[in-house]
Amino acid sequence: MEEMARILLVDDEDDILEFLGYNLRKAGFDVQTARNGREGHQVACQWKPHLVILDIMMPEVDGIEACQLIRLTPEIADTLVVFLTARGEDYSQIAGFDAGADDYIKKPVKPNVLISRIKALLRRVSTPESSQEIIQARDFIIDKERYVVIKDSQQIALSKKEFELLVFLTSRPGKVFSRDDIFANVWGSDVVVGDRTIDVHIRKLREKIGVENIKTYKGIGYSYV
Amino acid sequence: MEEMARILLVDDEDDILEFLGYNLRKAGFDVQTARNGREGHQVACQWKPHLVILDIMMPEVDGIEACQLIRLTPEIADTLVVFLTARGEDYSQIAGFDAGADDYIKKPVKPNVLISRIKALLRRVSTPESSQEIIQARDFIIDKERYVVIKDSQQIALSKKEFELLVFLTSRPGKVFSRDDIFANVWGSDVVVGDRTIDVHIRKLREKIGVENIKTYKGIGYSYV
DNA sequence: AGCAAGGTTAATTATTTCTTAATCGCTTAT
DNA sequence: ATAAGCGATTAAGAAATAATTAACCTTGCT
Repeated sequence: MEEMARILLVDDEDDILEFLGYNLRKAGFDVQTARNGREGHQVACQWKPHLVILDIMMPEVDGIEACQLIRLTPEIADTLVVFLTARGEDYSQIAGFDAGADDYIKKPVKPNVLISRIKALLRRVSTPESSQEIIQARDFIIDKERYVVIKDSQQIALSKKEFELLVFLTSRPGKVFSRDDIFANVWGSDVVVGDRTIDVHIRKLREKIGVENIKTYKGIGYSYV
Repeated sequence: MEEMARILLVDDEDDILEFLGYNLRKAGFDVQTARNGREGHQVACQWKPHLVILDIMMPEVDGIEACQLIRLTPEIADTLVVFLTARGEDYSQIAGFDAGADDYIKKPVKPNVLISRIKALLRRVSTPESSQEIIQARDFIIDKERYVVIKDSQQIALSKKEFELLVFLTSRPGKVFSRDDIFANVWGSDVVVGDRTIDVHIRKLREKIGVENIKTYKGIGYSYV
């Protein structure tokens, strides 16, 4: 299953939010919205979108400032940024690229144009490392090829299930995965095993990689911290 | 058992009507047909299909006009519309989306392609707000994905019920929810718990996110400010 | 066949969260 | 001023859920 790209749409006009949001979702993107630059930056920090669409003209914190904010926040500094510019805002092109934009699109926006530009941008970034065999988590290196995890330059041997479980949990650090999520992705939808099975694997994993790395949310699920 | 989706198929060629009709029915859809745009619109008003498949080229009223008709009729304006376009009708893509199409499919149509596209469309509509994973309240970010609330860039850990309660209250800031509303939405209609239970949860919530954010309306209910 | 490793289950214990009940305090109507 | 009504608070018990442990299956390998 391929993860769909997350796109954060930041504009102060509801019409545009709705219109573009609808079309982007229809194109298969996971869309989140915000109404000004500050909100946008906050959500971006939290949600880690692959791409942010910023209207230039916005109250409070405008698009260019928002872009600068993003570039100054290490965790999300390399997020793709696309500017939306009103007709005639010529300066925006220059200022936008100065601020670190990856593309800019003139209003009125045609959905299919927007979408193809976005896809092009995403493609450009995602191609080189599509066969991600080595994953870097906070203080691990996860080597899918060798089924090995390295922590503090120490190799940790994991069994298959333990390894897959870790890979899954680290796929989105912080996200809380329900037991169902875990079953569906680590075991497969057709397999039926008891609830305790996950507990036991979680326990073994914790034993090997350190308890503090996996957090329990009672009644909800587990997350990799 | 889930209600099967109603699909209205509009085309002037009997072959296609029969071929697609057969395949759609086999896929479990409830299918009705019409032979031109006018008929299609009439049947749509009457039968309220979930989705309409429109051939672009038709006598009398063509597909694009039919789509516009549908969009102009309030009762069925949000029906999903899929266009069928002959090979080489390139303009149809643009014109179709302008007319408010949700998807378009090129002829010759492969049944399995058509069906998977249709299912994708229907699925998207039936999951209204599942993708809204991050909620912005006045000074919070509520992250459903991580079951975490952030206030002043501080993470606040909430239990399951507390979290659900907060999500519910913030779903409409300012609105006063009665205890019944709250029970129905946070607990579920079948669960029976005492009145004090809500008080206690409200109290805990206030303790964590700040008393000032939840206001009591004696005899009426609570609201998120 | 016998062994080892990984995976699963079941039984027990531990922990957290939810609910209840008892009591207190504030507001309002008589 | 007083009682009635309603919510707040508190602590304790119940229920839900997870952690732990050990035993039990498989499977693959020698």
